[in-house]
Order: sequence, then structure tokens, then C-alpha cells
Amino acid sequence: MKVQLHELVLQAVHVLQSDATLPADLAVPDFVIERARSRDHGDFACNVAMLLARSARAKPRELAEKLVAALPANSLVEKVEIAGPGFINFFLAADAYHAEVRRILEQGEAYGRNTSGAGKTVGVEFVSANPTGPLHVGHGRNAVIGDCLSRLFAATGWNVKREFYYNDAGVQIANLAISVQARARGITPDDSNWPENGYRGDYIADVARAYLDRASVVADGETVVATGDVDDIDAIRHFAVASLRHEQDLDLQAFGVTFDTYFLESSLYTDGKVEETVRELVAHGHTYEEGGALWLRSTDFGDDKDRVMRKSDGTYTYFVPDVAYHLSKWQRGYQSAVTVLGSDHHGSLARVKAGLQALDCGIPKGWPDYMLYQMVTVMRGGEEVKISKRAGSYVTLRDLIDEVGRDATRYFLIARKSDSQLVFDVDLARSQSNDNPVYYIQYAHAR
RNA sequence: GCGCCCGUAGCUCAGCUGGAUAGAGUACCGCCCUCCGAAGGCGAUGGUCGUGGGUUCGAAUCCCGCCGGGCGCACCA
Repeated sequence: MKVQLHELVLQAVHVLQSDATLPADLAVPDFVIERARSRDHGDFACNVAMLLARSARAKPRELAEKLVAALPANSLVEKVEIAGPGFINFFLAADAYHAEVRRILEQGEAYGRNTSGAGKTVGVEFVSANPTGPLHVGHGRNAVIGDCLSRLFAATGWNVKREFYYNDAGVQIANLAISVQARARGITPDDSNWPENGYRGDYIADVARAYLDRASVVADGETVVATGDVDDIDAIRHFAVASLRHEQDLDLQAFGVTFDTYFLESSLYTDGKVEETVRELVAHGHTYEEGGALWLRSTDFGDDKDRVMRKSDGTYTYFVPDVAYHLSKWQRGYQSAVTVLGSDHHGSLARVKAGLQALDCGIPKGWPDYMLYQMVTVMRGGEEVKISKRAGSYVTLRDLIDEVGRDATRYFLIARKSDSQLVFDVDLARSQSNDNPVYYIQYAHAR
């Protein structure tokens, strides 16, 4: 409807240009057709006369009158009024509404969709939680943002690849393994010989128990059987990662979120992608050695300081596999890529983009896009629920889904714009949720 | 100190590519519904849009300063 009205107004402007009421070389400003706030102002309002007034050296209201007179005949509009400082208000004919209703009924699910993204592939990376614990409310916000974004892309014809990237090696996973190992040996977080950076949550004990019971777990298409050998740290790590990935999968499934690809950071090493990335960066002359470390001259690409790629101990900093990962997205043909990321990671954006530019392989400057979101706090009973990752106590996504229902949780996490901090009021969400378990109990009693 | 984000009703937040009386939920207050959903329906109250300047016919919206809050500024991930 707006598009059609926009076209009508544009034609009126052209008419005035052709009869010299308006200068022929006039740049037509970006005017808007918008839904009128008040019924008195009709159905749609247009501000073009006020925007044209200055360059046309005319009074907005007079211009508006001339524009209205020049409007092409059409069946959409029943009445046009000029109001206020020069708004053109359109009152639509009932037929216009009827036609739209018919379109909605005819097109059903397809209504409102378009094909503007046809033939293009977008990679949407979201959640990307490391398998070191259950998903929490922050991951929930990430998940629903990424899911909605993906659906929007799909609705506009894009080929959407939903991707979950996770670290299955590295320091944090080593900590996970020794935590499970400690639990399997009967050590608890309060003991003096509990590992210094160990994960303290109760779920670690659950994993340890399952490991000792020689349980099997399926994650990312692989079945892992626990050996029960407390001294085999590799086996423990493998089992622990699979266990937590499995738990996360269950949570995501309960949340209605799916992925096409689970991308393992370790594959970047085994496939030689990390080495390839470093080699390319060195080959293009954007690196230098200093203090026994290999540096990327990322300041050449908009970063505020140069970054270490390879530490003096020979290992890579995390940002190298990050660059390698994004390179892999590019090579997989993602013309567009979006990463949904907590704003506490926004500092890493500049260096990853710098790294990609330094590869000189044709990646556009702004690629990839990021969707940052702010922190979530949870209120329950009028008080903020304190979280302590150290102690392993925090509000999990599963808690919220069980307590207020899937859709209400999704709604409250997406209802706020992502760059506002969000307060999730559990009681409010419960009271407004159709899935509210208390409601069903009451309803059952009432019957 | 530097960078990013936020500051709108008691509370949680929309509105911010400038437009005509700044909206919603919630809380509080009033009214309705008294056998099948009173965790409902209707209505009222409530705002110097953090603050000071600037641009403009017109600023919550754009620009600059200041104040307040969050996050980030590693040879950690």
C-alpha cells in the first residue's frame, strides 16, 4: 500500500516538474508515506510537500495543494486532505482494504514474503557456546536473535546456513576435563586439591558419574562411549564434550532452535586452515616478529593496536583460528555472514576484520556483519537473581523454559532491541504466558 | 584515559533514516463480570524524553559538550 501511494506521489511530483511549477533538475527528496497516528489524519500521511518546500522556494501548504491536484486518478484513494504544516493525508477507499484482505487470504503463508535474497547465501552464526556448561539465559537471547534473524532471511529468499561454532580443544576444555576427572575421583569443589580453574557446577558431577558408569552419549552425529578409566584424560575430555553438547542440543531443541552446521574449532587445526591463514598473512607482508612472537600489523586495517598471532611459546592466540574460521565461511560461498555475539566480545571484531582484510583475498571491508546484544539479568520475586559462574550457579535456559514456557521465553528475549540491556522478569513472563503451568492447575481446579 | 552501547511514566521498555496531541506492559486507583478463564474486561492518574548548547519552519529523534550506568581495551579464551 505504501509503495503504491509512494508511486502516486512521485508521479505528481514529476507532473509539477514537467509543467515548470517545480524545477526540472530538482532532486526529489526521500519522502515517506507513513501510517497516520490519528484516525482524523486518514490512513496514510505524506511529508513530501514540507521536504520540497525549501528547495522549491514555496510554501508547503501551497505546494501540497498543487501536488494533490496533480495526483493521477486511481481507485485506491477515496479522499485526500491537506493538514497541519503541509501533510498530505490519504483516506483509502474500502476497496483498497478489501483487495488487501483478498491477497492475504490467497497468499496464506506466503503473504509478506519476497525474493530479494534469491540466489544468495547467508551464514548466520549464533549461540556458539563452548561445551563447558549448560546454556544460560544469555545464550537464550543469542539463540532467539539468531533464530529470528535466520527466519527473516529465509522469508526474503536467502539461502540461510545456520551455524554453531564451538571450541572442543583449548584451555577451557582442558579445564572441563580435569574438573570431570576430579569429580570422578571423588574430589569436590570445596576440597583443597580441587583444580584451580575447575568448573564447580553440579552438572560436572553428573558427567563424572555417567563416565564412571560407562554410559554412552550421542552428540553432533557421533556416539561416544565412556571407558570409565579415570586416568585417561583424553577419553574424559571426549566424553565430557559430547555430554555437554548433548545437553545443549536438548535445550536448543526445547527452545525450538535448529542448526545446519556444527563447526569444530579443532578442525581448523587438523585441516591446516590455521597454518594456511598464518602463511597467507605472512606472505602478504602484514606481519612482523618481535619479542619472539609473530605479530599482525592490524593497525594498517583500522585496529587500534597490533595483535599477537603466535605467542613466544609457539601457540596461537585465539584470534588466529577466528580469522581462519571466517575465511572458511567466505570460501564456503557465504556472500553475507552475520555473527550474533554478546557485546562483551565487541572488542574482538576489529581485529578479526583486520585479519580478513590482511589476507587480500577479496573479502569486502564490512564483512562479516555482527549483531551484538547486551547483557541479560533475571528478576524473580522482585529481586535480581545473582549469578556466579565460578560457583556454577546461574539461571539456565532450561530453567526458564520449564518455568515460563518456550514461547514466552522467546518473546521476552526478543522483545527488547538487542543493544538495550534486558531484565527478564520471571514472574511477569509467567503471568502472561499461556504455557504457565500454574494457570493449568487453576483451570483444572475450576473444572 | 580510549572505544562501543544505554539514559523516555513509580518499574520494565517501544518510539530515534526529524514531522501534527510522546505510546505499551506492569504497578497504583475506580468501575464491570459473582457456575463454566477475577492471573479477566473497561476506564482514570502518571512524562522539564538525563542535562546544557547547536542545526531546522519543526528535535525524544541529527551534531557537540557535560553528568550517570553497562561492557571492552592481554604473548586469556
